[in-house]
Amino acid sequence: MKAATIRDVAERAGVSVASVSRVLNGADPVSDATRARVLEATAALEYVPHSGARSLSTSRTQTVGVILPDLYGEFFSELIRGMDVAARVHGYHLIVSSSHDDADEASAAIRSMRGRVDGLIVLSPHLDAAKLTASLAGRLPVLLMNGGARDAGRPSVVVDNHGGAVAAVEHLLATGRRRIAHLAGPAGNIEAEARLAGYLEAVTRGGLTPTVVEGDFTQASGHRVGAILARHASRPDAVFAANDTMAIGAMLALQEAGIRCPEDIAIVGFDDVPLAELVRPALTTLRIRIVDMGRNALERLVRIIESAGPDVADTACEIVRPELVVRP
Amino acid sequence: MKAATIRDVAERAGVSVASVSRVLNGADPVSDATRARVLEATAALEYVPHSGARSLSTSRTQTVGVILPDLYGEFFSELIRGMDVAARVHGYHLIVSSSHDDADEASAAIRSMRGRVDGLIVLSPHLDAAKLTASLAGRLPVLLMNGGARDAGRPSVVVDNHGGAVAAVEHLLATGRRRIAHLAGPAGNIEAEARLAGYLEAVTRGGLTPTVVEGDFTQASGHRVGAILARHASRPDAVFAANDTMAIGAMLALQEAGIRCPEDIAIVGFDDVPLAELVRPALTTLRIRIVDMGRNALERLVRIIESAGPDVADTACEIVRPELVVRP
DNA sequence: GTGTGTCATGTAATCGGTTACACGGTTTTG
DNA sequence: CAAAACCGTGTAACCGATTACATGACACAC
Repeated sequence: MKAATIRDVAERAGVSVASVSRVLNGADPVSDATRARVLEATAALEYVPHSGARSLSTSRTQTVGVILPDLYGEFFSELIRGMDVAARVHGYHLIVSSSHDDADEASAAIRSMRGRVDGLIVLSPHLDAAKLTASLAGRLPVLLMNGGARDAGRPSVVVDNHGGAVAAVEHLLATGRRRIAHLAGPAGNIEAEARLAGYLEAVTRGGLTPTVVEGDFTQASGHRVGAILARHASRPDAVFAANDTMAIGAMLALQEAGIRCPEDIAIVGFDDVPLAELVRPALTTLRIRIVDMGRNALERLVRIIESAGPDVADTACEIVRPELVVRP
Repeated sequence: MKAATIRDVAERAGVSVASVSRVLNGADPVSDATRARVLEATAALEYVPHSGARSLSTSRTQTVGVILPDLYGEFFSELIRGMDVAARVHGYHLIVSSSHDDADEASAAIRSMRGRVDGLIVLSPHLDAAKLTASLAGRLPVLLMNGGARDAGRPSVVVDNHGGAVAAVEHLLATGRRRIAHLAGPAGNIEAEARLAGYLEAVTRGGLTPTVVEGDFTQASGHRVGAILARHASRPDAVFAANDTMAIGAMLALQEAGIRCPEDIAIVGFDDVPLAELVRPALTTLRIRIVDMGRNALERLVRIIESAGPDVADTACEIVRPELVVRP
């Protein structure tokens, strides 16, 4: 038995396909008797509209794509969670595609989604605006969240990484720390670089000499660097890590080496992932309300999609300012 | 300017739509000259096939849906990562839908995906097989991963939760522990219940009295229970937690209370999430190769989809046996 | 020269929805 | 009482791909 089509439903209900469509989509007026017959037939035949056919005639897919660099760590899964909830509320589906380490892979992913989504949310901290625009061509609504998108002329949501980093360093300075090291994210990552720049600026302004060690945003790299710092000749008295995941890795390594946190070394992270408040000592960090950010991003994209047309030319760059959370 | 269609490409290349389709889909023979002209036109017009139209004529969407109970913690994000990688390799897209706490929500999610995916992977540890099958009706290929699916007559992948729990307890017994408590998962969760049953069986067989405290799989609940155990009159000398996330929460709470792990209390988790080997002391746990499991599940579903038809009636229940990893 | 086969290509039917427009019937209005 | 407005419903065109079948060109064999 093949799947039921709208014509099968119409036949069983003794009405035309137009009426079936009207009942199922709500808009136009239908008599109660017709509605009841159609609903009965729909249920009896277990009819489900063919999304391809619908998308063909409405030129809408009710789907948005999300392009992620990766899915490691809690940050991205929290973000997707926020988007997923919002998507369901607005009647959209979410297609995710992750593990795009470089710009080429991300471009390929974007191309493969064109034609099957109504809009895209792109997080690709490696992708520069030019390259991106090239792979996007066409009028597919796109919301950028890749930190370097501030002036791409497209709607975007970016975190104030620079300001957050400055706040982190200033907090450490205010609590009397004088040898503040930075556990940086990977070179080439736009967000990591903004956090580094903020660190450098604040440290220099404070009259201190910067010390930078590079990590790659993973917990393992934080752990590695923590172990090195523990044995370091002139050990720092504070570490500002470019994200929580590395901060926690470093903290664990330092504690293993017998160094006390925060007495010997204070640590500050970035993101406020759920784990941050559960480790001991609880991690001081810059809070980004990740789930909210995901939800907002999706809702904004949906607004752009549904406003259909550049009449509401939304090209603003929304800046999310992280909030310093001092723990414990 | 509206998006280019296959007719626009055909016109620009001076060929028929059939030739364009043939060039783009590879199968049939085409002359080199035609191929070159079509490719030129495709590039010039930035043509992307309309997925809805294609899916209408091929009755394929090249998409699989994944229904998840939730997205908290590392387990599910790792699983999706594995599926995502495999999906890309096989030319499929992944639609995810999470946060389905109860059976009704999950059923609704399944219904909303019917018609827009070629197959489904359902992880829903609350859903009993009967209810599930009812909402699935129709011949949509479905792969179950909900722990209780062992005899649903549908293809499934389940973890040997019972066997894993027995192995955990036996390990603790072998290292001389005698008061072994179980930090259980939420009631009603099939996987949690299987782990509990395994614990009870092994403890009883070892001649000990069971102690069970209920958590809900979150780190916070593990932390809460850990704090209680620390103050407990007859404190256990070992805890087997139903997942790593709770195990780590409990360990942190115990350590805060000055209790040493593993000297005072040994802890064993379940899942082997990435964090498990990074906490101190590193967590002894039952390893499930989560990414591999996700990849395998997706590949198996794709095989079922592409075998098109019940000629290769795959209704086997693949059992994943977790492996005890003793750390440090 | 006719028949047969191969090959590249074009024509047109088809997939399953949505919706503009037409139509007949009832109610309101002048 | 005719005209206008309105309402529920049906008919059929349309969205953009794929693909079965038809076509025409050419080569080769008899």
